[in-house]
Amino acid sequence: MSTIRQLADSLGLSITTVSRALDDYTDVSALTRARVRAAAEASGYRPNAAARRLRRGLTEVVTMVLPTAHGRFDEPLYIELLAAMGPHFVKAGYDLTLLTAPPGDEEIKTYRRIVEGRRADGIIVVRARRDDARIRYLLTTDTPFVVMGRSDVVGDYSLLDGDGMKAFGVATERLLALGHRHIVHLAAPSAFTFSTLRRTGYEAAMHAAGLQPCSVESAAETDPAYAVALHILADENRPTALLCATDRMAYGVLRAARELGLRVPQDLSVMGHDNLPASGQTDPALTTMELPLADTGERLALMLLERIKTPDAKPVHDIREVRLIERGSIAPPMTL
Amino acid sequence: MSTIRQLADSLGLSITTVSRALDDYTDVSALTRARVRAAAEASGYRPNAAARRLRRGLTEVVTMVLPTAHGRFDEPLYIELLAAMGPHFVKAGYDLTLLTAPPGDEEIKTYRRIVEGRRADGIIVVRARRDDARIRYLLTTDTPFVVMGRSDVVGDYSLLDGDGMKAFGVATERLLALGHRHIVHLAAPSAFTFSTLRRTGYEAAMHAAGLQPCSVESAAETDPAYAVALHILADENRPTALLCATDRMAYGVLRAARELGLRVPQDLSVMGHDNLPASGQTDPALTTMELPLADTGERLALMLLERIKTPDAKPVHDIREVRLIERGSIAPPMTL
DNA sequence: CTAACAATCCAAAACGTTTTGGATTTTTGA
DNA sequence: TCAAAAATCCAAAACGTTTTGGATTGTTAG
Repeated sequence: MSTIRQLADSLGLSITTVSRALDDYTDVSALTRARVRAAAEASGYRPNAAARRLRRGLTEVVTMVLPTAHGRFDEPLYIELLAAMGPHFVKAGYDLTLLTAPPGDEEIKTYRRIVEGRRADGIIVVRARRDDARIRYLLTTDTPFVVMGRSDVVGDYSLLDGDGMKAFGVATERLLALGHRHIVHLAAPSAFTFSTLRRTGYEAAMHAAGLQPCSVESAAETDPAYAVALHILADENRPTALLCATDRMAYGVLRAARELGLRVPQDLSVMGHDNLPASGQTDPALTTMELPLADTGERLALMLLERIKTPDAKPVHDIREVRLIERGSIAPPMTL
Repeated sequence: MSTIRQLADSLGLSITTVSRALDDYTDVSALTRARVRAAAEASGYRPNAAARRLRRGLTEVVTMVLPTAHGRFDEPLYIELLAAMGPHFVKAGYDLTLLTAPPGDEEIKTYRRIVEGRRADGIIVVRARRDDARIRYLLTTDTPFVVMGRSDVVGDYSLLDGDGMKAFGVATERLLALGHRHIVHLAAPSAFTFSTLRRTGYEAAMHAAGLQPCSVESAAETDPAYAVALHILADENRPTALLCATDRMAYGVLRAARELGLRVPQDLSVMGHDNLPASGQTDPALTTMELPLADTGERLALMLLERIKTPDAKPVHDIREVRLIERGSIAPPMTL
């Protein structure tokens, strides 16, 4: 509740001097600075955030908008991401405000409110889409932002994403090394950028091995993947390994295999991507790939802060290595 | 970038009138109000948040601090909670700022910063602890807050929690109804309030059935629970059902059972609590209990808004029903 | 016709900072 | 010793709103 004026009065100083003492200006004597510091500490003085923001013309706020479809947001990963970003924003003196908006009109309105109302110094866009209206809008403004994931929208902006193409190449090679020859890729809808990249990685590796790639598309959820997997696995000439674009899809495959009496990994190797918390608990535990979230959050936060500090610097594209997490769901194919 | 002054000038009105027109005061004519509205809309005018907050003396911000141990926060549930609260805060004109702090000194400092710097109109405290320094501190201030979970700290504050006692009573009865007689409860450390409540519910139900309850304590994580479960299940006279305080502990039990060659649910029934995303993917899928998060988030948000609006109203204690989610991990005990 | 009242508008103060542009005192250099 | 320079301080302006306390005009009642 204390103001800088009360503090100044109690010290017999002007508010100018108190302000400058607390802000490490050189035109206040060491003695005075010490006195002010001590008094501020003792009285628990904190500058009123609204006042300083108004005067300084900045918000000390960064914003992230959760794209919540029908009020839900079933993405356990993001809480870790937020937790990892938190300390960096705190250290830099920024508050992170978290908003929610369903994709669509409402979403863009939310972004407009942030930008036009000057409610944030920077924005984090997550779950990039191929044709992303958020990115298109932000490019027309001068609000600094960073994107997690890749989009087809062209323009100068910083982004961070896992190297899905390389990861799926490596994953395919791993399966090949185990002796698999008939490997099918269960792909996510090509509307997602990540889907195309992962698929490309898989197909390139197959070609390099002189094998014919085979990608089957399905919605990126457990149930649709389950249905598609039932089909694939019921076939006479079924594959010995199924490389899934996401863990959720892999869960569907595991269920389908169980139902058809196929043993994993003896009869079928399964791999996913994301390393969801659930993937350590499936039976057998799922082999998967992971973009380490702690690092990612940290990097994303630093990228945004950098963007805010020097908006004219060249945006960076950080494509990060994805880690292969090998668990029990893959093995050499049984020789029949 | 537009200010109210520019808008006023462009209309040939005073800023007073513009401000009051936009705020539905009665002392501005309908015609003027319409003109102002239209011009504001057209120019995309948004009041500067910092200025209005300074003048009004409120922040239009509510805060939640994630208790992150060693920089991580492995609690997938909270993202859903946040997603559920979001729309209600947006509707009421509040921004939600999300901070992180490791439990301990740093945590209390963070709360002081919020309170003393007047950085939020209200606070959400999650993961209440039995002796909770955050609650003790907040009670000494006049900052409105609501607590998720229960604590031993006494005082007038609003809280929301699942009725763990009742839920574990019901769960125990369900196992009894299936025919189990030798049911062991794997309890979380008694430092957590929820642990004591769940244990009480279990023990009461056992007593009511004329059976001797048996609770074994373990850290509320997978690995410790695994170790304890190995012990319990290796015993000659092992239980036919293990009721776990949390899903994570149940995962440990499932692993231990698998390793000992015990089939679930034929040889051992297992139950957990939380309904983590992973619990639908275990084999067999875990029977568990859930505090519906969408409802909870909504309720929590409304409780806080209420608390902000009328701080003198009597605080409410909302103990919510927990839903039993029956999956494949429980069955009648095999008659040996 | 006038006093009272209603309707509509506005100038200026206030919110609590930071920053500008000196003012005053002390020290230094020649 | 005196002018210049350095050190230290401060009054006042500014940030963009909202709100207070009228001022002005038009309308109504007697």
